[in-house]
Amino acid sequence: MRSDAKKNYDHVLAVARAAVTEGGPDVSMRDIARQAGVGLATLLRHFPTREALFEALLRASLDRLTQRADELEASRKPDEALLSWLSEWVAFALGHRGAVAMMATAHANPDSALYAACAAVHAASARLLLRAQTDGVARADITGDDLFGLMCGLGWLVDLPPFAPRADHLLHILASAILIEPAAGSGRIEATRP
Amino acid sequence: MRSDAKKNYDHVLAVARAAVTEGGPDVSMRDIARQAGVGLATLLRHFPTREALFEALLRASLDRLTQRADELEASRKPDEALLSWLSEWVAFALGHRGAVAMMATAHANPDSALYAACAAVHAASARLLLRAQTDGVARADITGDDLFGLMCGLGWLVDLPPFAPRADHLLHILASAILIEPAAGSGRIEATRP
DNA sequence: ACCTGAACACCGTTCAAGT
DNA sequence: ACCTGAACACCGTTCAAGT
Repeated sequence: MRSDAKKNYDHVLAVARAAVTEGGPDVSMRDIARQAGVGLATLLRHFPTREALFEALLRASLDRLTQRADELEASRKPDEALLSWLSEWVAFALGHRGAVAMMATAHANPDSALYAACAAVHAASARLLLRAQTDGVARADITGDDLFGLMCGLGWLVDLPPFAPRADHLLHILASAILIEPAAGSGRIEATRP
Repeated sequence: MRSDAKKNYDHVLAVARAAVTEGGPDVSMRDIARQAGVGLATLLRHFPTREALFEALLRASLDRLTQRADELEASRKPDEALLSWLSEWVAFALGHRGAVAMMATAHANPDSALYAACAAVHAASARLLLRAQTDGVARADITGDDLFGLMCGLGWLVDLPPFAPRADHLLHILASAILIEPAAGSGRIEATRP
């Protein structure tokens, strides 16, 4: 990319971020182009779809998020790590309106610009889940897909203003479905032997 | 309403149902009007918004759904009733693409045509939840709003094709967060006495 | 009463033409 | 290489004019 184009790109992206923050995830591409003082066709050449634009807007946050999964895995007990991971996810959802809904639809579509990011979040979730399951502190009958789905459902929900205040509580309710309460079998009794 | 207008209304509604089933919840109102052989302005006079159209399309199903809550309350044990209610809700979500998402946004907006329907589902949910809580088989720290929210999150999720096949399993995972497992305290031991 | 065509202000897509 | 205006086919809203 030429340096003047790069500068243009950065400017457009900054304006887009402000426009999305201000007007919500459905601001028209035309509006963004207008606010950036650039032709609509130019905006669409940089970001052919809304998803491509969001991918660029979310990249840094998503990188930080998935990196956080590594840190949690290295520094925390399996159950604590998984719980904190869910908490980080909810914080991400609350901080980026519309992002979760977009990711939920993108995760099954390899052509989406957000596909790779979804796969990374999915993989991180599955890894933390498997670790907790191996340790016996998470339900064994939940798959990585299930967890990713539940995370999307929760993230989408708390994205709705009426439910945002209950985000933390709803997160703990969901966590209680995934994590096995220590009270139930802390003595490591084999559950169902015939 | 004049009888010819009534006939027109019914015809438009039938065509709209087919169009939504065929083309998804975002079919253009123009398309529906075209398929019904009626002016766009006429369609919009009957249904000023997409929500008004959906309210008419969903009314029978929603009535059946909330009525089902009464039946469950009368015929089943509190925990079974609540679990079955969640199951009915998921079936509703799977049967009416886009409905849950619309209801989730409508439930906090008294001006929405779907507001009353949302309130009815919310009330039914809260009633079944309270009954289960009183009986000690549901977590006490969940509110009716929480339950309605979780139901919306789950309903929205299973509306996405990749997650639909796991609907029943996801439902049971969520239920395990709400219902108290009999194994944990079937002997009615007071949980935390200092 | 009930319906409608048409004008309106929008949207994202596409491409030939400019620098 | 990079940008752009303009044409295009769409959308929902609105209203004066028809039966």
